[in-house]
Amino acid sequence: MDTRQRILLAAMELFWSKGYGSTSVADVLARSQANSGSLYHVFPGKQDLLIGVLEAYRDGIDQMLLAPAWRGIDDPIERVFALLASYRRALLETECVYGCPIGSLALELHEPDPPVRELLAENFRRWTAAVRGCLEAAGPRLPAGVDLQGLAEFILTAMEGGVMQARTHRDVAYFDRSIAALRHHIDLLTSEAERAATAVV
Amino acid sequence: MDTRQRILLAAMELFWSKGYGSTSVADVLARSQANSGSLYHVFPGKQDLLIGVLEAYRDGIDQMLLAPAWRGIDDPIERVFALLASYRRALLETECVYGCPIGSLALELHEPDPPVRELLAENFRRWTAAVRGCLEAAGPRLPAGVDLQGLAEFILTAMEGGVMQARTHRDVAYFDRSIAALRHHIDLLTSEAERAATAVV
DNA sequence: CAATGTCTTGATTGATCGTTCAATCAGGAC
DNA sequence: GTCCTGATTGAACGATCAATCAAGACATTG
Repeated sequence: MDTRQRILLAAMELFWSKGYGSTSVADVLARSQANSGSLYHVFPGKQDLLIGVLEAYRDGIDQMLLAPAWRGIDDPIERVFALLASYRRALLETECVYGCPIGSLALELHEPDPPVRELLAENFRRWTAAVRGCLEAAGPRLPAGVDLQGLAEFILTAMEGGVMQARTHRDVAYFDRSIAALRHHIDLLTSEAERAATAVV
Repeated sequence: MDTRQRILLAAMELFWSKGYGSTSVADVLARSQANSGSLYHVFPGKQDLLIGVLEAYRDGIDQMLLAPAWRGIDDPIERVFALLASYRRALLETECVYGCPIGSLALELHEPDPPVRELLAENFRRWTAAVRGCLEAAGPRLPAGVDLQGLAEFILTAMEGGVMQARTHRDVAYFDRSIAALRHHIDLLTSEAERAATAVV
């Protein structure tokens, strides 16, 4: 593994666990076993490190996030909840201190430079696009006329809000209740579509 | 206004707009027109400033947040959405850079000291307790057997997730769609309760 | 072998961070 | 008039921050 990769990986882990502002360049150097000169040879500055991390998340969403979450799951709606379950796993494995790295950075950085903000937005866009793909694949199981883009964003909302409360209370039950409410909502939608279908036939 | 209040107010504004880590004690001193000695005479350290701010939010939720949002609104369910509308107002007035101060701090501080974390949790608890009060006041308009606590937490989830996305995209439409989806969910619940009521009668 | 460009080293820089503290001041108690 | 208390002042401290740079190691060429 080359130096750039080592540094990037260390930065991903540290930004995830401590946030951007609380991670010093010295922290990244220590974890990646690099020297400051090497780091600044590859990344012009600390912010470029953040940009590299956000690009890595953006480019790795399929392989790193979706593929493992969807392994063995074909039903499109269950894929949505399988994706949410992977966040639950991260919460469990870290005793509710790690959440969604993008969400944490999005709220930590209040006035980020345009390239950073755009990358945060792009990460959210790709996430909701993947979920929206599931919703479209569900086809007639959802009522016609439902705003699928809005629903996909609402699923992101449910995840981020649930993660936030679970982390704050250090209790995964808050996440679970948020997802349960979302499940209830989607159940109401699917049974509405079902009623509409049988009424026509 | 005494020195402590001036410093506390300055810290509230700065923590809201820049976050905790990015706000230096020097920033607070400049905005509150105080000297460092005065600040450290009243607050033992920077973290005690944060604790003071979180206590102020906790103690001011009724007067500062709920009372203005609910002025002239009696319907308990509309009170929920009036509360959410007050967050929309804050987004609009700041071009989507300011969100929920508690939510931002909750995600910025990854491993806060226990008293800080407990105050963040307490703020969330009081918020959801107020919303839950509305839901209980709605009485039979919601189906029997609905988890009112879970629903109140889900409303916080919808607000925080919507604020997060609106801030990231710098577009209040993301907040609006999140609230629209929540409204849809609650509409489904109320009409379900209605159907159940007429079926019995 | 020599030359050239790329990458690495780690001490060092100046700025900024949170915090300290001796000195000063106003106002009441005795 | 003397003493005490609590609030205020602002210069100064050591630590840490992101970033720099001259020097050397290394690899790739002609």
